[in-house]
Amino acid sequence: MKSKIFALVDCNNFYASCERVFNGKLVGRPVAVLSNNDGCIIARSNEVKELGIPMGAPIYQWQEMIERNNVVVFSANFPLYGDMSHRVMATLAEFVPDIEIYSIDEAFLDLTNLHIPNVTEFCKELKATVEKWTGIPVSIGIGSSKTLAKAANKLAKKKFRNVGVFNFQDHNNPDKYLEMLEVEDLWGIGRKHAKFLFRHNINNAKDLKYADQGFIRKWLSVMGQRVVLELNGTCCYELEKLPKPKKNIAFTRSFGHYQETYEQLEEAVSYFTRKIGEKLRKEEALASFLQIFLLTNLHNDKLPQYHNSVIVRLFKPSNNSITLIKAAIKGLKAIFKEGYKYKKAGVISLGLIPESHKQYDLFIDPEFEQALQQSNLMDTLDKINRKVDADAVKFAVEGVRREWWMNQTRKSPRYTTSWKEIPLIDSSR
DNA sequence: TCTGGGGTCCTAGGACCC
DNA sequence: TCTGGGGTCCTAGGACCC
Repeated sequence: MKSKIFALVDCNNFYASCERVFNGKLVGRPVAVLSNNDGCIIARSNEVKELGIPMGAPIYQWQEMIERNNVVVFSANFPLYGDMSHRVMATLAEFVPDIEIYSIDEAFLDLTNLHIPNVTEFCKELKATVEKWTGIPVSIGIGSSKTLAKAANKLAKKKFRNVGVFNFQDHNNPDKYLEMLEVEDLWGIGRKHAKFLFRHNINNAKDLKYADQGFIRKWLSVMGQRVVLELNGTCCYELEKLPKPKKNIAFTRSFGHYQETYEQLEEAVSYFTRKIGEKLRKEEALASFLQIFLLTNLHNDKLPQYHNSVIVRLFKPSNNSITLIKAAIKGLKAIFKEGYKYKKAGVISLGLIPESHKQYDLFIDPEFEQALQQSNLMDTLDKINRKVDADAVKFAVEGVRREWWMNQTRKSPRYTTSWKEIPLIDSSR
């Protein structure tokens, strides 16, 4: 069988790069992006990485370092990042039909059937084009399995940054390069398994490639065994052009301040649930169950702790915000307890089924008329909120003051997704 | 004071059934 | 001493991903 050619395109420091596209002054300066609620650092420019600030670090622990080095810090701006992601993916799709959008900042390409004379050169050009068209720098790794493409991408970033493209297939002795990667750098090997492998003297990707498969299977399950197979060039994962239907859809948030009253939590949970409804309708799915949970601050052991969750079964699978909010409030009432400082809550929709499976019976179901009217209402709500503003029309039960809302003090404008925040060019100078 | 959010898959073990 | 055995389904928890 002919060997496959997979490429993995990964945006460099994606969120930080997005901020730079619209603010030229940031080029060459250290840039960091925070999680929701301004808690942790979730994206870092190379300059920030070089300062030794780790991924996921709570910002308050690094405040001094940040000030001393003039790190420019942003609150997360997901509408902006989502739109920039879309532009990058659209650019890739112009040149490669077989594309799998793997995450907000990564795509797998299957180049096997394109019959490109020089794959590495093609990828270098692709990289240059994406940067030119979108302003986002990317790295590309190429290999005969997805795991090898991922590993090649890691090498492109770590060892060959000046080129930004690495192709295992250019080298007669790929093991020499696998040896440069620690097992934890591999796709599918996390911290726990890396520690385990280390104890058994399997330290780098080459060691794992030649490890005993039975042993790996026993201790790391089939997932670990697949990593070994893929390192040896046996494909266990094909390109998935169409996204798989989702099994869960969640909306959870930490609060900007502790919330103690039932009313506040009801507002927050109602808001979360409306968002779930919107996501479900976009996915064209219906939820069978809703899970609602509440948490106090797990990091503060001086406060009394309480966490609980409940699953509410819906009378019928639904994506109607009104139905969902009623169910979520029922769940919240079941688990809310007075006397705690709540830090986080969330709603998760479970047991998703495709909307097309929903069966109405025109002659028997008396709820049909009402259900149809409500689904038209939801369509209208979605249209308005897409066009005007994400929260233009909402439900009264969500409240207006939003005292639970997260902290976001350093947000950049939604340059590309909000008319009010579009960049202005001063042509008078 | 301050610590993200949204997912997937696999496995072990219990419940249940015949 | 010996206490049936095998199959399926479900769930919680763990590990991983970005």
